[in-house]
Order: sequence, then C-alpha cells, then structure tokens
Amino acid sequence: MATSACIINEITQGMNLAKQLKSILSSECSHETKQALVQGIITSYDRALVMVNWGHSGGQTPPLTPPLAPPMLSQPESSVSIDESPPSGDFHQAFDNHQDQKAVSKKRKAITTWKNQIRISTDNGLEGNTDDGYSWRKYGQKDILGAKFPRSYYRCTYRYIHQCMARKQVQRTDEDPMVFEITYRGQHTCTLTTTPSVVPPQSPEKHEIEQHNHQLPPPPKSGEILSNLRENLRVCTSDSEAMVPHSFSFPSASFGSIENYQRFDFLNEPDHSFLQGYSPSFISPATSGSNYFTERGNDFHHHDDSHLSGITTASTTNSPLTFPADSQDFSPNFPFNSGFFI
DNA sequence: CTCATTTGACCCCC
DNA sequence: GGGGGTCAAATGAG
Repeated sequence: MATSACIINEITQGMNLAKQLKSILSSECSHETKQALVQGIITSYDRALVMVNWGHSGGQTPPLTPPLAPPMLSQPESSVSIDESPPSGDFHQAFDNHQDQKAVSKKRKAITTWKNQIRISTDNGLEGNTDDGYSWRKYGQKDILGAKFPRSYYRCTYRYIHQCMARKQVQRTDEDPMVFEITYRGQHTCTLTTTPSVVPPQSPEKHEIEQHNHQLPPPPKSGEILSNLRENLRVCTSDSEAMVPHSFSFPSASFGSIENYQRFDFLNEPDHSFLQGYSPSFISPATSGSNYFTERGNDFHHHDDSHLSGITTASTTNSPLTFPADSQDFSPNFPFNSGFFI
C-alpha cells in the first residue's frame, strides 16, 4: 500500500528532476548541479525499482540502506559466509573476557563480509571527513603482504554498549591510491539513538532481521532525500565500466570534489535483486558525534548530543581527510562522507 | 580527563 | 612458520 504510493512518488520525483534538468541543460548551471539532478533521477527510478521488487516479494517497503552496503550484492568474493551469531543472543558469552577465543575464531570465518570500493578525488586538495552513518573506532593497522598500503581495522564504537560486532577493513588499492577497498564484516546491532539520516550499511541478511527490528527509525521520506540530494550531492556519473551504474553518491559537503564509485561484485548479477535495499545515502549522517559512550569497564556514559542530529557529524573520529600523495593513512570513518546536511 | 589512535604483541588458521 | 586479525598499553588530541 504505502509501497505503491512511494513508487509513484519516486517516479514523480524522477520526472520532476528530469524536467529540471532539461530546463537547465542549456543554462549556466554548474556541472555539479546537473550531475546532481541526473543522479537524483537515477536514484528515484532506482528506488522505484527497489520498491517494485519488494512489492513483489512481500509488499513491504524496502528498508533503506546506504549505497555502500549493497544488500544482496554481497557475496563478495570467496569469503562470504553467513553470520551465525544472532544480533544479541549470545553476546554475553562472547564477551566474557577472551574466555572463548576458539569460538571467536570460528566466528571469524562465519561472519558475513562484503566489499565496496570507493574512489576519492582530491583534485582540489580539499579535505573532508567521512562517515557512513556509524561511528567507527580504529583498533588496528597492519601491513599486508604484497600490498603497498597498510590495512586499517575498524570496529563499531558501540561494540561494548550494544554488542555491535560490526567491523570494517579499509585498504588502499595498489593500483590506485585514491581507491579504497572497504570490507565490512558482521552486522550492526547497534541502533543509533538519534534520528539517523543515513541508514547505515548492512549486511544482506540484516534486511531480514530488520523487518523485525522495531527500534530502527522509520525510513526517511523520499522527498527529504531528494531534497538533500539536490542541495548537497555532487556525483560522479562517469566511470561506466566498473561502477555501479547509479543510485548512490556521496554527500560532498565536506569534499570540495569527490569522486566515488563502487565496484560491487554483484555487477554481473543477472537479476536485479541487488537493488533491494540499495539506496543512496543522502540521508544524513550519522551520528557518530551524536552519542558518545565510553567503554571504560562497564561504566558507560551517554552524552546526548542529539540536538546535533541532522547536522554534519562532529565526531572526533571524523578527522579531515587528507590525501597527500604519499599518505598511507586516511580518516577513520573513511570512506564515507557524512557531510550531509538536512 | 576523556576518548581516539597508534603500535607492538599475541592468537589463530593455513 | 608466516600472514592476517585482534588486543591492549601507551600516547596524543581536544
């Protein structure tokens, strides 16, 4: 029910954007504006498609997911497996010291993973911070054999508060230092307490779980999304070959210029199931700065900065992203830019 | 003082 | 034994 209305809405939005684009094609509007419109159109139709898919598969409105965590696409390489651990069930045990390292190790292999590749352009030398809607904390860095650049390891900041086992690895590719390969592992079981405007990346199966998760905030209205898009988006719509043909872009409020693309392993996927839940992340950022918890022992503090929600994340983890040619490091929350304003 | 990052050490798997 | 992943003490930033 709501789905059909949303579909219509998306298609309408796409139509409107197309009209806008048509009207400014010959104008002096910036290239970025035009690209944003194009992206908006694509996004609208994408979302409509997604909804159609969902409508066929159960009549549910698809959960919004960020661009970077392609839902069904996963099955990244060979390493994909199903996360055996439920979102909350056996965590107490898992965290009882390292009590059961073996179990943990086994889980390593059993955790779902999926990859994204992001390209960042630093043409103008501007910096920006990144965020994918979640707050990440770096817990390690390792030189990888055969790789020019070290791999960084991040875990969810709320690991001990919400028993969120989500992790991600970020590695610069050898071929192109501006391209980062992000591997997600595990699912976010934390629920952002502020109103997140960006629905964070999820693993495929999370979608199923989510349908029963009433804690999750309602998906943003498409109008808001598009509105954000128009105002903030700067998208790279080139790079036809490997990139996902559409439907996502990075907020670039912080980046003077950002060129992002994803190379999903599902590109060859014959059907369009990958579209499910695949939606742009133009919703606001995250809240990496919205809720701070300390994890000193069991003494957690909660600083409610929810009044900041909707504004670019101010998390301390969002350090400026600089890419000097020889730099091997990157922003902790990389590669997602949270510079989105509502 | 709090919290994030760094980095060497440790553990597990191949 | 080596490589990759994680831990945790030390360090730094705000």
